[in-house]
Amino acid sequence: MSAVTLSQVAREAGVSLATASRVLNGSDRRPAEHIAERVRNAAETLGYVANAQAQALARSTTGLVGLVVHDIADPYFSSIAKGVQRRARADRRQLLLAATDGTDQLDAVAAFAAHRTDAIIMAGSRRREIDPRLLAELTRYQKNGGRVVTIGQAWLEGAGSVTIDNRGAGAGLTDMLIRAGRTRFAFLGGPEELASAAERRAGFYWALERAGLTAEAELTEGFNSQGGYEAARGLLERLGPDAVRGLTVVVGNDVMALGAIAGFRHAGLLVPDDLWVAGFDDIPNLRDFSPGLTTVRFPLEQIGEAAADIALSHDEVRIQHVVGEIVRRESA
Amino acid sequence: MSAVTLSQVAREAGVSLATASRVLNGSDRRPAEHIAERVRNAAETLGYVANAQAQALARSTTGLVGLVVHDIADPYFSSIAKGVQRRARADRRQLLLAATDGTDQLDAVAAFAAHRTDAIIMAGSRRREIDPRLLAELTRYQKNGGRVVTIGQAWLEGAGSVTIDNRGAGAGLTDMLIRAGRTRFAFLGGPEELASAAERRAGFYWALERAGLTAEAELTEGFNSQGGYEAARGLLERLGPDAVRGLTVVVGNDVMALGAIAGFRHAGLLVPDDLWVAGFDDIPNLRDFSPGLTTVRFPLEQIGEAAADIALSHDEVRIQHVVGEIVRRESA
DNA sequence: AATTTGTAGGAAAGCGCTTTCCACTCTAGG
DNA sequence: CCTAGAGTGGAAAGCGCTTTCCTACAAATT
Repeated sequence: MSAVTLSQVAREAGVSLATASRVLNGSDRRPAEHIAERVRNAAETLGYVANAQAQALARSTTGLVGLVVHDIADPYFSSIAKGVQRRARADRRQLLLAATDGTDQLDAVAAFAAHRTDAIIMAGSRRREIDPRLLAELTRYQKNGGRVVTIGQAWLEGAGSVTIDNRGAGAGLTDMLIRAGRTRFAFLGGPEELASAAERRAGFYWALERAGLTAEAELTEGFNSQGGYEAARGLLERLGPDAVRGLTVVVGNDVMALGAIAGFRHAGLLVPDDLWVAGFDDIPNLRDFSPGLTTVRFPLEQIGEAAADIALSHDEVRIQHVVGEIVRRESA
Repeated sequence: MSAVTLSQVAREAGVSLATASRVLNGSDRRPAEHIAERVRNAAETLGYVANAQAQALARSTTGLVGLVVHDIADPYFSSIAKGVQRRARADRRQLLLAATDGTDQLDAVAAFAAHRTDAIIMAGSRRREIDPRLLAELTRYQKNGGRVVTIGQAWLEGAGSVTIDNRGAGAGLTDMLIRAGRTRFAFLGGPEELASAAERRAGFYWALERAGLTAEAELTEGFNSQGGYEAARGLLERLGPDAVRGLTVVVGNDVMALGAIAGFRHAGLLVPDDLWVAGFDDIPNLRDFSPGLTTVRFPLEQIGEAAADIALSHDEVRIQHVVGEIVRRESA
């Protein structure tokens, strides 16, 4: 990547580097109009494109925002990413994206730190026990003036956060189902290391217990469509089709719930006729599904925007709490 | 963002800047082991994190790859993004993401050029008539040594490309449906400015014509779920429910097709009992849908990977062609 | 007319690295 | 024993900008 430099522009315009910089790349000092125009013309003719790397070095700020997600193809994360992106663009920031599959968050954060992103947004639900090296890396990053925002839980000291009321959602959803007269429950969840998975599950059990009920089964699989499918098949295998009939199955998230419904369907069980299923998140593509999935809505894009907003604001670090809203559809 | 610098590390280790650089940031010259270790220890103690901006400036290469999409929350694009990301990470490149809503691709490209990304991948289907300023910007970018890869069609001179056989897919799918005995067709498409939308439509008509058939209706709406829904309602309004019954509706892409099916369902028409519907892409969340959507599969993640591969390879610019594979499910 | 202000553009230092030379030591060959 | 050659670490010149001073000059003040 070679390109026209600012000093070439300055020479062409017959002015100094300083003046050219002031004209082209924003400064509180505005050179006289007839000079400014000469510079602008020169830049135009030569096809000048400012070098953001050099600017970053000189200004010691990059205008970059880093976003760490598990899986960008998962609608949960891509919706958040959309929100983050929108907010970032409003501030003319660029988005550095890392999809980690949950494993190498550390690498991603290190790379972002190296690129001196102004902020890092961690959207992946944290694992139950956070990798101490991750923690150290992020802490160092913060010490150097970087801002970090976590989505889901506020698990990092000094970081901003958009916290999601997973426990309340689990409890609220379950409660609603109980009040709807359901008594026989099962839970299909994601890996316990994922805090969000664990919290939704905890809320589920809390509501059940309060009502004096117990779950007839619980299965844990991957937090994705495939996992939901397998969990459904596993449930059928464990309890048998007859016991599954009449059950209300709460599933850790929508993607998984959709997979589960498919699993039940392939086994000949229909939702909601044979059993009820409910999920979490209200991912955008839900509206096309039939049966409509009963779920707890979290405004994903807005959550992304809020996270970016905290990341980019110059005020104190904020923590914003998001409570889900139960959306009742046909599936339950 | 302030942080420990290389010269601090060098001083701490009692060596020169040059040596410290050679030890820490990869060079063909490897200083003696006992020196190297001193440097590594110093870096460790001080918590050194290389400044990628400064490295980029000195090396005149950034290790950044830019990806431009319309809408990152659309499974089509997020799947591609996933592939690109995976390939980029394998090369330890970072991904700069821009979601443009199709409007300000120019801004995105300019920003990428400013950040001196090593390559730019344009995943948004190009508009029918390309903005000449976009063309100019990309051409300049290429002239400066940047590599660009387009996904969909090869619409830029000198750029690599992963071309998608949209026309063939449209024709092949329609052909298959005709051979299945269907005779009454309609087309629900996306905006004609989108090349992929236009090409799929062209393929559809070509196959129809060859069979001596004509379409009973065609509607154009947004290339998303909402658009599909509205197109379906529009079709019903235009032809009336009775005429829609027995129709085979080919829809511009899966997302839109899903929306259309929902639209028909809300009007009391069931797929495939009342009418058939088919789409394009085979987006990942399709497997959970019922009825299973008949579609033309394009391996989205692989397309993303291939694009990144072309972008990062040092060989000549490649153009890779992808042909869809018809996937027949219940919906048609 | 003499002085102070205010404003303009320019010189140059510096941001944190990489890399080219350069001076030097050590080994091997004559 | 001397010298060419191979390899080492270090000095310093950039990479392309921003920004702090500095100087020059015009306008405003007495």
